[in-house]
Amino acid sequence: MAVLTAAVKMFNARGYHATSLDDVAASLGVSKPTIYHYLGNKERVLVECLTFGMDQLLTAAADARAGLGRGIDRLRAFLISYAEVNMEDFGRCNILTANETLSPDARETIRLLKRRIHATMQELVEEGIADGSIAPCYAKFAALTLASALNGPSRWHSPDGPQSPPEIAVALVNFLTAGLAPR
Amino acid sequence: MAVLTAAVKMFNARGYHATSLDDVAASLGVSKPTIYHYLGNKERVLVECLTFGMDQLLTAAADARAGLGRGIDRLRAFLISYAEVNMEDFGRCNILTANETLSPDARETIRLLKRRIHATMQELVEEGIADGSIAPCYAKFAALTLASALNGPSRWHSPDGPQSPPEIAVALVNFLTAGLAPR
DNA sequence: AATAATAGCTACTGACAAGTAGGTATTGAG
DNA sequence: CTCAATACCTACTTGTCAGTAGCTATTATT
Repeated sequence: MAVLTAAVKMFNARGYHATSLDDVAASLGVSKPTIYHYLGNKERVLVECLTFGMDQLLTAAADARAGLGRGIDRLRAFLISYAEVNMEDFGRCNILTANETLSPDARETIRLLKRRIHATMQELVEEGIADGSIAPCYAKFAALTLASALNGPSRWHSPDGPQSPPEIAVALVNFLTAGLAPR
Repeated sequence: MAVLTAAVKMFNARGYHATSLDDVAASLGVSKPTIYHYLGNKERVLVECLTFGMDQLLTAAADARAGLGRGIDRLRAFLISYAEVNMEDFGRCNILTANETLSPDARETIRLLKRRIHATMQELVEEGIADGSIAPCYAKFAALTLASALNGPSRWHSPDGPQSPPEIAVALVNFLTAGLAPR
């Protein structure tokens, strides 16, 4: 839906609260009631954007789970997709939207989706530890830390910068794989 | 100032936009004009909270720069302090406040402070690479990634959880030092 | 041609919260 | 005792949106 792509760009650029649906409507050359006609209320617009982004991550998670290779390889594939999605509009929206923005209901819906992503990441870490391709560690913290690290580019990456999203994603994942200490 | 500690808690819990100064005033048993008397406007309240948090980080940065030891040791000390500050009220506020929240002026002020923190982190990485205590890497990305990873707990850590902030900070920094790959 | 559904509009209402006007009580200095 | 500064109040005004009422075109169906 065109409304969503217009809305998500404005939410990301100016923030949800600073974006009125009048603005979104105007950028599409329609009027606000038209948006209400399709989507009912403002939060719904945001929730659609968020779930669209989460769906991209869930697809990447399913691909990684279904893939072949050692745990570290499947995890890396997922982490790279995760970072890439988070540099696109709908993925960024998930990172930039603070959860107090949402009503309790919507917050819970999104929280469950995020939990599924996190669970996949944690499982992949555990599988890697089990097959020896990942160093033993507390998988829950590891997954949380990896996700946080890969959320960063949503905030600082600019699409006109010198490095492309895939380059950045690979560089970050390499860094996280190797760690700071020399070998 | 008591206003700031009350305000920062509400900003963190409910978000800046969802917190009215009437609410903050009521929680202190005073009236809204009292806050205006001292701080002029709502954004000023937020900016004071943010700069207070940044000052804690700048102090930690100065300590780390002045410290002894190899690059990795000074960096680790800074990262641990950084993570700890970000689990406290004023530090969290810096992480939770999206920058479109601020007016262009205030945004620039805060951006410069953040840049100083980031520059210190990057310098410490470079010094570690130079003295061989840190594996060669692109220091800018490394610093960005470390900071993002250590911003995570601001979002998920709960003060009544089983692990204390220092424990979490050390665990995350250990993980980032070692990386995923086995040695 | 008549009906109904779809998609869109203009012009409102209502709530909420930022910020202000203009006052009062208390304290300290001369 | 007076003046002025400080700290605080109640009661506004004002702007901005979210959301709604109720109208009008434009298809699609029978």
